[in-house]
Amino acid sequence: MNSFFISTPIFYVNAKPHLGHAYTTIVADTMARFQRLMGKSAYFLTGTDEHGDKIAQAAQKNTQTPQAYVDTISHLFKSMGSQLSAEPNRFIRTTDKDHIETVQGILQKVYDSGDIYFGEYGGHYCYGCERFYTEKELEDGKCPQHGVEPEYIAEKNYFFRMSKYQDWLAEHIRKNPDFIRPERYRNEVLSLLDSGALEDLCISRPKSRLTWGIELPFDPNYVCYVWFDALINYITALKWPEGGNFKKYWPCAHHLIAKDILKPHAVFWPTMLKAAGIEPYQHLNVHGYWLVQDTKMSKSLGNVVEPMDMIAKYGINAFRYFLLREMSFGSDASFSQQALVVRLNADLANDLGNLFSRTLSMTHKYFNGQVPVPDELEEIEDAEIKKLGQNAMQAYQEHFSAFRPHRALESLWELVRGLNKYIDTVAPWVLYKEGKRKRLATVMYIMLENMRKIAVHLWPVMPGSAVEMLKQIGIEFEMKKINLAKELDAWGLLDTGLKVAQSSNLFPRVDMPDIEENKIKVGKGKQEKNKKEKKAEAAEAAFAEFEDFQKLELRVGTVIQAKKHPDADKLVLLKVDIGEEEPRQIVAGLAHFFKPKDLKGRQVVVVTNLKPRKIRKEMSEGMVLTVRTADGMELLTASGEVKNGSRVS
RNA sequence: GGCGAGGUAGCUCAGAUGGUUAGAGCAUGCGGCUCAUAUCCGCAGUGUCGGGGGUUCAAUUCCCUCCCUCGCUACCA
Repeated sequence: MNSFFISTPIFYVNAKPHLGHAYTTIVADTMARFQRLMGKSAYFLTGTDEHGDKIAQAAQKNTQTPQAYVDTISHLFKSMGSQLSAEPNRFIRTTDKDHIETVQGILQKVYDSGDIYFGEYGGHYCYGCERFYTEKELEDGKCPQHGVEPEYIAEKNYFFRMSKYQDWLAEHIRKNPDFIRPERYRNEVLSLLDSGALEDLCISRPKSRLTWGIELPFDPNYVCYVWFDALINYITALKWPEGGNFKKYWPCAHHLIAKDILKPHAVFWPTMLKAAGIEPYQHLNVHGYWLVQDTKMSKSLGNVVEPMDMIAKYGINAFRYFLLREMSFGSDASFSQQALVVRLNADLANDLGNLFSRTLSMTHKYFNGQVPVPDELEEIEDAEIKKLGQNAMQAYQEHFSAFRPHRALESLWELVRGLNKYIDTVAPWVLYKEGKRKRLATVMYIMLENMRKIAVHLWPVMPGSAVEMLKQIGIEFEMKKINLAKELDAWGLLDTGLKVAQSSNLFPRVDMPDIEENKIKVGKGKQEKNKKEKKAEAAEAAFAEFEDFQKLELRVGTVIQAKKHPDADKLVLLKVDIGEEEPRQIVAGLAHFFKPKDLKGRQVVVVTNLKPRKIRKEMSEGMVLTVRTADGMELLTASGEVKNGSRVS
């Protein structure tokens, strides 16, 4: 397979770019560059996702038209890319004409094949927000934006028959162990599928509610749901169905995402492709979050890391290196300027930068600044360093191919350190004093040739630094001339006689940011305190105030009807008379312990002012108090018969 | 409640299909070199490999159980 397609998600333009976007973009760019150096043709796609409710709202808030609003934010993302030295083949926008056409093409195709149907959809709809909320999104049963209780409304919509592909997808994931990686995310998706909970996907929004979207080709009264629209960007860019790039790149596609959008990419997207008669992508690569002081970045905590500030302060090359080296791909990692400075000083300045500095300096001292002509590599340490280099480069390439950039860099640094050790072992300054010129020439050539190898390997990670490194050993970077795969066995690609730089200061050391350090120290102290405080608070919270207790309304009632929940084996449906005109319906998880007929007629204690809630499609207007025992369950009741509705106090 | 991931040196992490002294980097201490960005190299460590139990000649690695963290999820309410 000689083609490689890599995508970032298209970023949702409801907020400006942050560190997470920067990381994803850098990983994707690095992978594309790496594959190109491996001799493949690579296509790197990124862009912005611009439709949907949230965008329309954000625009309104800004008193802008949606188009003007998305133009502004999209531009921020695009310019972030160039500041990150990311060079995508295309920056796609879901408002691009060809994308709209492609989405409509897919919709029509799936519609024609019968996998889109018209049905009814009910949900909690907030008129203020003009959108549906899931129960989870609601706060105290109210819209988090407006604090208003949403109305339960039902409306007609189009649905994608996603559930139909549940088994196919599960099987596909099982058959292809690295379809989703790292493995933990694969497991997550499998458990989701195995739970059998995959429902059909509502893919339309009526224009009466939302117009900011792509119109359905088969019904002008509706626009397309934003995810269904967005995911298709990956094939729009390749000119599905007939484009040459689609044929060239499609089956070998890698998607790169952060863990928060696993479900759309691991479930919606493959099933959409399947329904449209398109082969699934090859890999979904999932990375974690950047944390700051062990918590998620958020504006309210004021711990948001601005990527542009970091670039201004430390340079894009060090920034890219740090992000790729520090985060164990797939896991969360924590970002701090301390950690960045440690990496910058230790790995880049001391190990790598100093390696260049000392070698170039010696080349000047001993050989007038020219790459000397080597003799045979006859000494044992020559063979050792060569072998070390081969192993390091091979591991580097393998790790990169498997999306483990942190491991790749770790491996390459074995060569960097190995070379520093090699110098100390062979001590060119001694050879010089002893007048062993031939040996000295060989040693210096070994150093310079290995430094060339390191530089070309680092180009995907630090393009600017790599070009500079090569320049310092007299080479102009030309991508066509480099093939990493061939570097493993090749030796002597560095021309002799090249003029090298007199000195080198690739990565100047940086002082540990004092203020920041103190802040972090204070922060850490605070955090520890916070933990203690939290514990104390928790202990305190264990005491409920009397007012808290008073908030609960506990009443005694009699079960006048009990039956099993028709659609759940753990639940029973009760009608309980608590002295009100109508008995309350209560759903309770009692089925494993009580038969309905045993419940009928019993007096129970009920929490009567709990917020009513739907459980398994049945309304529950209270909670029956019970006691779990070792092998069963007992109902709470009064010690003698009391009038229904009596309050417990 | 269920499922999954994780709990390994002060810190960040690697690793072992069970087997001689459990690893790397950073930080710490000591020594060496002088070509170099006060850099580099060597040596030294420290770890009951989350707790308890079991299988085994042998477990940190397998099994059981418990605790903690994180994620997903539910017929918790």
